[in-house]
Amino acid sequence: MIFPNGRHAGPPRAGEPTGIALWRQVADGLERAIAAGTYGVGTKLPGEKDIASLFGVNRHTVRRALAELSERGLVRAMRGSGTFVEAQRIAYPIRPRTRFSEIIGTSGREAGGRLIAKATEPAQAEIAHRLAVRTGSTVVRLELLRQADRVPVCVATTWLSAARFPDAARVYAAKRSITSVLAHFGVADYRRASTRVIGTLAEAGDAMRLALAPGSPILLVDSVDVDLRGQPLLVTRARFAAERVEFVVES
Amino acid sequence: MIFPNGRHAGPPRAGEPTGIALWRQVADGLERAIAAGTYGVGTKLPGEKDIASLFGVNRHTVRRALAELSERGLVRAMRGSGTFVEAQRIAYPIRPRTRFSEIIGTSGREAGGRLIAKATEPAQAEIAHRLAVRTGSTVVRLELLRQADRVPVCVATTWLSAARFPDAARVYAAKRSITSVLAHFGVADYRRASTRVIGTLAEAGDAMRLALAPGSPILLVDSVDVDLRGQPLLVTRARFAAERVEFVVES
DNA sequence: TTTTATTTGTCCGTATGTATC
DNA sequence: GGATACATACGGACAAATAAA
Repeated sequence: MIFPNGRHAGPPRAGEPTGIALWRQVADGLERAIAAGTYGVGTKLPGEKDIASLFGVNRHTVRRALAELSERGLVRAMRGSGTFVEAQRIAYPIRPRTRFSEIIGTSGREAGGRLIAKATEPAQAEIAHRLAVRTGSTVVRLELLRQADRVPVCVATTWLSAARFPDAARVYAAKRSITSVLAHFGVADYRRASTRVIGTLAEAGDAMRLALAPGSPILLVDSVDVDLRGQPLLVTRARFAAERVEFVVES
Repeated sequence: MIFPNGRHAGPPRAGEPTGIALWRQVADGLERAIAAGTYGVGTKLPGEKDIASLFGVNRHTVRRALAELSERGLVRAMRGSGTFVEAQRIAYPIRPRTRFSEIIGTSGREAGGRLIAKATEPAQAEIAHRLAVRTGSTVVRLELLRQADRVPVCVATTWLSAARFPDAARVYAAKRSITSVLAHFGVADYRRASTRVIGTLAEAGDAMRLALAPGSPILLVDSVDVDLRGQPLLVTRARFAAERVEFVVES
């Protein structure tokens, strides 16, 4: 049956038959609109039926398009509430020179950090092994909350040898940068030796500090930084809010 | 006050005062037992009160130890049921030579794969850009379910240029390996150019295919593989079951 | 289907040693 | 020294989920 406007109920138009699936065209259109700033971060997209009439397609087509964008993390649909534009993830390159402040800074954001705990303790077997010190020897543990533009990005637990870096906690409190702490103890440069990434769900404490809903996914990153002779300096276990970062490895 | 057994309510013993927290000693003990195979993968640990009497400590101390192991992913506690030993994550190195079958094989597992969908379609803008072809030009899309020891590890969507690799789907169905498909078209070798990892929650379809509970975290990996001259060959979007892999980057 | 026992999760409390200000 | 906060350790009680009878 032909409708008054000349269209029939069957397959769609969307301008011309380009050979590209309609829902893809809708998804691309929405993506461009988001990229162009028509819909800002955190704002609500128009309702599905509004988008449908905007593009002249069926609501199911819009749903398929939104599902695509949702899977790619661009938007998040909340039942009964609407579909919202997600914040863009911070691109976090993993390479020999991996410094939180530098990475956040080059992404055009302001890096921040807060020391939420510090301790001097005997090294547990696994930490000691990765730090290349004897099990039970004294290490300094720093618990940091790191932020980009005041938004918490990760909670990181860092261990250093207390013999090589005595008072590291106090120095960090003053300098507010791991790199500065190492420099203070005469380490001019260092590099990332290994990085291990696993995905899991946030613990209650981390979720709270990262301002995440319970059950939110996190990226748990275990890393070892070494000096230029290959001697381990730092062992870190960081919990990143998964929705706020993307790790990038270039070969 | 001193109890009949000579202990008082205050600080602990656990053999001797080693200076290491009791709960840590319990955690280490359990970890060693798991590593030694006393408790195999998937089996249930003794109940908390049993472990407590085994180590001669309070149940709360055991709970603190189990929380540590749980946070590290070694065990998973299920209320009303017990605490179970988790399967070790497959170490998945990300480097220039990144081949699924090779990685699974060297981990001592048997790699498997199943083609769950194939299509020939015009390239979407983003895919085209990464594949260095014109938007709208024809590409082959392969949807693969990849397994290690019959356990699903990831669902991967791979795009190839249809001009360069015509009939890629049919060839894959016969060879059952991406590397073989490329070899069939004269590509002797290729390497991983870039890898992007984000963490999110599984979509319903992926969760089902990966045999994951709804709401399980996944690692979404976007990658580009290029030939030795740097020409893009494959663009892949893979969804890994987060609980089954750990990505490793060595510098 | 209902009941019962088991097991983990979450509170309450008490007490002690240590680090910090 | 004193005051305070915190981590550790223990004891008990009950809730909630699960599994078996």
